Amino acid sequence: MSLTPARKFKSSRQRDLILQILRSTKSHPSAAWIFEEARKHLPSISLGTVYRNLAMLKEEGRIRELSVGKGIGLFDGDLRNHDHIRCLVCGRVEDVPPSAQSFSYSQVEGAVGYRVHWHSLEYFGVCPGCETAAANE
Amino acid sequence: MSLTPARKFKSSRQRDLILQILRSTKSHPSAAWIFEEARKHLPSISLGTVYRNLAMLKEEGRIRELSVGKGIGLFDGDLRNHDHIRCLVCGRVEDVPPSAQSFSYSQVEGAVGYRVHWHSLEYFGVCPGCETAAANE
DNA sequence: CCATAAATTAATAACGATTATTATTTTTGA
DNA sequence: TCAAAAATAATAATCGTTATTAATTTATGG
Repeated sequence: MSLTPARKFKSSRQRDLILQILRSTKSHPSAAWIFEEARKHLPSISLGTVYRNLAMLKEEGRIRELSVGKGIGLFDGDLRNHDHIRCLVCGRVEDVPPSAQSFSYSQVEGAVGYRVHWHSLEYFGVCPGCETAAANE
Repeated sequence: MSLTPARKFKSSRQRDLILQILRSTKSHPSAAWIFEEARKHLPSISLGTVYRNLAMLKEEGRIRELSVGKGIGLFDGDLRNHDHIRCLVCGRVEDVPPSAQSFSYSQVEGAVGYRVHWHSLEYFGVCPGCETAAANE
């Protein structure tokens, strides 16, 4: 998954906390949200530290960053194979069970000449709450 | 594809030019690149105008914005169904013929309760050029 | 256990992409 | 042709993220 050889990081209280926060939510939080959560336990933590540690955790493969949409970065502590869906109205992101179909990387490799490492499948739609809200307008 | 009723836009030389530029390239350019191209024909055009018109064209469904990665916005004048692959080394984005498999929206709708409008499938890998460069290190 | 070197931190400045503002110009249609 | 509405260029402002730096924390080897 990583293209560069693994670096070894010195552990820190801050990084442990960030990982714990990410693992304890089913949501897909932004750096800002994680920062707010982290301050509750470590009031002196700074936002830059959150960003830096998220990048490190990602590099280690202990978390993932969503590739949904082009907006702000969202992170995911769940490493199990799954897809995502984003609500076009409120922006909420939720997990989708992985599609049953197998993606033929070799077929794509044949078509475009790239070596394929992974893929990302995302759905866009309207969540139940926003659907209801739209109906009651 | 759009959730709000269609707005009617007043036409403009600038918007026509931007659409023409997007349709005449197979690449997936950024607003900044389109801006540079546009100045060649309309030296007084401003970057804000490019951004605004890209948003309008997108709203009209005449262009698409890629959902690949979280970085800068990339646009696509090709409305035909296709997927994308991004090079993890150089960032280049290329078209991939659409996967043969049919995605079961109703299955996803059943699983998460959303109404699904569309999906996006992206591959990540290493392009031939970067693969060769890595081999010669 | 202590000393040293190296990595990490908090604070904050800087950055880059995008959006908002506003006075002026262009387009539309009666 | 004329007035109203929308689009433009120029530029300021915003926002998410990254870079800088002096101080602190962590790893380790004696």
